Amino acid sequence: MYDHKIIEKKWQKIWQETELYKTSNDATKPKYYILDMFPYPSGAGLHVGHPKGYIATDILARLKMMQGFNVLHPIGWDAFGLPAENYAIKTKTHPRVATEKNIAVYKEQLEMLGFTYDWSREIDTTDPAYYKWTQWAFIQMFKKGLVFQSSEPINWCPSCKTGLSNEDVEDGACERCGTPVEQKPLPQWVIKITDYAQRLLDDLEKLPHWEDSIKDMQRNWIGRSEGAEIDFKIKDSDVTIRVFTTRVDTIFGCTYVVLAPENSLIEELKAKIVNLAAVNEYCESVKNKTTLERTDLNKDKSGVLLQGLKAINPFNGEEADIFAADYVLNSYGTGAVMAVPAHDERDFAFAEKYNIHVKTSIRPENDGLALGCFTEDGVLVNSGEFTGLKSDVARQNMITWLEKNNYGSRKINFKIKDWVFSRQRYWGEPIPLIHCEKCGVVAVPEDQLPVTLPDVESYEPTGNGESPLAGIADWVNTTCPNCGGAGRRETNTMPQWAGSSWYYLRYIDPKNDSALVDKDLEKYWSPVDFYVGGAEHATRHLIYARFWHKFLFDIGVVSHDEPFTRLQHVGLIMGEDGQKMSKRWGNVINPNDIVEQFGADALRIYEMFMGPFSQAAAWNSGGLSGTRKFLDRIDAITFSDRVDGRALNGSFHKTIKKVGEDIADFKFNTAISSLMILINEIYGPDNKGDISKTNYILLLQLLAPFTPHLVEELWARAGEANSVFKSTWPTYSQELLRDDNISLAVQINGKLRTTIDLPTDTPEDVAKSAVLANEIIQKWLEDKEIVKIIFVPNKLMNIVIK
RNA sequence: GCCGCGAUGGCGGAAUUGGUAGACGCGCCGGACUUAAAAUCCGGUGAUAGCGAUAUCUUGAGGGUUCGAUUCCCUCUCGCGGUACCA
Repeated sequence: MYDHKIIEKKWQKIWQETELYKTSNDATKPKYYILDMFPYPSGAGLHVGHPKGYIATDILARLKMMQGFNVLHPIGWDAFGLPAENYAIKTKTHPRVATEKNIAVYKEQLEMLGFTYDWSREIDTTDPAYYKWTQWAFIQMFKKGLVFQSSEPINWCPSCKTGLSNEDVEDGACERCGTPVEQKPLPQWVIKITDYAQRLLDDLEKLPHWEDSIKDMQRNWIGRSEGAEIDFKIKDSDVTIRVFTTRVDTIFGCTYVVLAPENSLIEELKAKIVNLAAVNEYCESVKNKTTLERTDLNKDKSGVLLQGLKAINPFNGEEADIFAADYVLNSYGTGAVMAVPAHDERDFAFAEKYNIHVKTSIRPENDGLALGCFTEDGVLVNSGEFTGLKSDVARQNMITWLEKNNYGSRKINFKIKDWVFSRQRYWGEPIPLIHCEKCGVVAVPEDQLPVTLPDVESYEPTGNGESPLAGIADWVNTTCPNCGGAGRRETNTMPQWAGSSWYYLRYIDPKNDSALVDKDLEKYWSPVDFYVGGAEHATRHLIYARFWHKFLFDIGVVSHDEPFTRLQHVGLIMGEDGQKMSKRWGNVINPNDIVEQFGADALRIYEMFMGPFSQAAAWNSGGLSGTRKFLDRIDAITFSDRVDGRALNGSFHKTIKKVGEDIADFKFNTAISSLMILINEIYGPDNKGDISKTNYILLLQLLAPFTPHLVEELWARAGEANSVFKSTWPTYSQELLRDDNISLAVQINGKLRTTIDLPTDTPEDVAKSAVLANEIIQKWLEDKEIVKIIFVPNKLMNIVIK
């Protein structure tokens, strides 16, 4: 039993003193940039699940260092956000104070695990020297016309008292606190991420080393759909209703048209609406529903007929009723749809309730008319000149017809919405804009950045749509940089995602005060080679960061249009009870306790051995004692001037190959398993725990990425002067990978009957006579006819008999 | 509903991508050491039958392709993640 407490502290101190992990910008070496998603330092500290990804990247970083790469493996803090602010409200302390305290705790916990972080590159999104460049990037977007002001209704969390982006809403509720969101009209700043929707979608193709599941999530979130916009004229009026549909081919089955209750056309048409009072009442009632109530699929569809109005189908001139109904969303497409109950389930349900005519215009391709609602592609019927065409052909022809007759055009829509970028909260980056009565909205000049967050008396959100900053007169009132007249600062702050959208660039050049990142350094280090983090960021952080990066690429700040070459997601570590670790369940395990009892190396090995890296796994203290036993067995191995046998040398070289490949593939569980097999062999009857010095050195190198503290100690005891991480990762010899003998599996009709030991590469005819001479096989062949024999060299022989 | 992933011993999981299923670890059983226990070491451990060699069955269920399927194809069940009146 080695004393992990002494060894681990000792080596952490030496690493720090010798600056072993300080990353130089030495461009003569090939670079390798390994990135962890940086943590939000919360008051609770780290639990045992948090470091899983950091351990993995640390192992990879150590391997790459030993393989001669210049490795960048930095860490920092994503420290703006609600928890620190809510804590500030409760305790009347500045969020800065709480944040600094939390960072100190996190830092200590991370250092305890012996990571290769270069702390001289540490960043903090709440540091004015950092958010100066978050603001700078925002201003560039503003100047390029990517930022606009809107007062459209947005998602509003009544508990956090702030507006939210679409990405911040989960199941109709605030992602942070779970309160159902409301729709509230609010002046706000919005970034036109939709301008980049097509590129964000297309460029996923350039990312072969991203997991497919995450790319698919992004595709769904971006939600591209191809269709057409079509104008329905309103009878006896100049007004037209423009609808969006992906199914023009069904338009001869359109029997009514629906407007979203918020659609401004209703206001425009009110003079002609006979039952205006009822319509107004319906639209008001919808406004008061939460998103959750509105989007509940199980609820009955509701709506109201706009009496006195008829829409005219441009294809056949038929008149259709017009409804306002909340199953149509104002925020997608044109906020109006043509309803085809025969071929759309939602329209069908609505038509049934309101007794609307169902008119079939599509039949299944190989069948007669379908009953009820048929939503697939088929062949057009009752469709005038288009009757008989298949759906896909019809769509093309009908769009051409629309364009020729000026009734509409081809149109592509995206589900992704523009990024609502203002928050009515305190603890975020101030939006660097100034409102001037004469000049309108003016960007703060770049030489005046950062616009620092002022101290306030009360952090409490006002709830009236204004940020707490609005109350600080001497901060708000300023001069217009354009005309020198009176100006007012924008008082909203940026969302938590702002600072994390580009932080990986800052690690490259963390202290630069004159640029976001130095061009040459960016060229050397970018893009990130390997990015590891939670899958929950697939559609938030990773979309925002890709967008932000593409923008920086467009304005020449970065040299690649995608930031992350390879992405790997971490599987959660659950509590011993299988539940997510949480104070609520009382199943949280603190890494400090584990490090105290078993050591950081044991924790590192255990978390990597638990199972496949990207898969969730439950904590198990039994497994932990097993990995510690493994370390003690390593510690007890001795070396002498003996000469190891060919078998053991072969095992070593197989393990060199396996461990190197598995780390690169993030298959740590099998890498560790192969190391355990090697250790078992070292303790086997041939070696009894004593090996040659050459192999002992090899063994330590193979283990070094996983258990750096113990290995450094053994390495020094073996007489090596420099750190093991200054040594070169071993290469394997093809010659030694080859076994002298193999065991040939012998099957009868595909079933294993025996195995025969043969020299490697025994030719088929020799193997055949050996197999046929075998007693067991002869028994099986008695009175049987051999139909054929299949031979796989060095693997198996299958005899097919009748 | 749609998209994606998964299901292998008592448990976590492995299987070179169609070639000896169950590596490695945990747990359990037996033994050694010990006055005793812990630790450590040695042996065993998918199920059924048999003293045994061995045989039969076995990778969520059912079918198919193949000399051979955990792996490929079809149908289904369950679980996890994402997303959703997106027209």
